[in-house]
Amino acid sequence: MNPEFREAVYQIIAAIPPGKVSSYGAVARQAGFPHHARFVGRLMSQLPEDTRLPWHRVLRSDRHIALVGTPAGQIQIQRLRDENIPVINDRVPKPYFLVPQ
DNA sequence: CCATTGACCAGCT
DNA sequence: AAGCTGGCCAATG
Repeated sequence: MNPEFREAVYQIIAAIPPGKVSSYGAVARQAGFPHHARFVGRLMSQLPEDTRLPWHRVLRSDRHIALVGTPAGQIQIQRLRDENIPVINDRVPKPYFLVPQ
């Protein structure tokens, strides 16, 4: 991937405040690379386990958490709840989104 | 080079 | 609300 894209994405995600969430598409758009939502996901899948990036605050545009039913998905739910973001049926309620979807 | 594969998305039914 | 469809586009084999 283009390093510019990668850096921009990291920057945007790092800027999502605790208690709020965003989506892959929104992150891609804000990074200046529309149509690249899938690559935001690709980058997430390649993050080291000890990354400091709040990747758990990035959801799908339909408000579902990523990777439902996988270990990473469970971790994501746990981390969201740890910062008082409710997860109901693998979803986060609309008001918690930083940017309107 | 062609086909398949995604931590995806918007529009339609 | 939930499922389908077509679009997206770099990486992978």
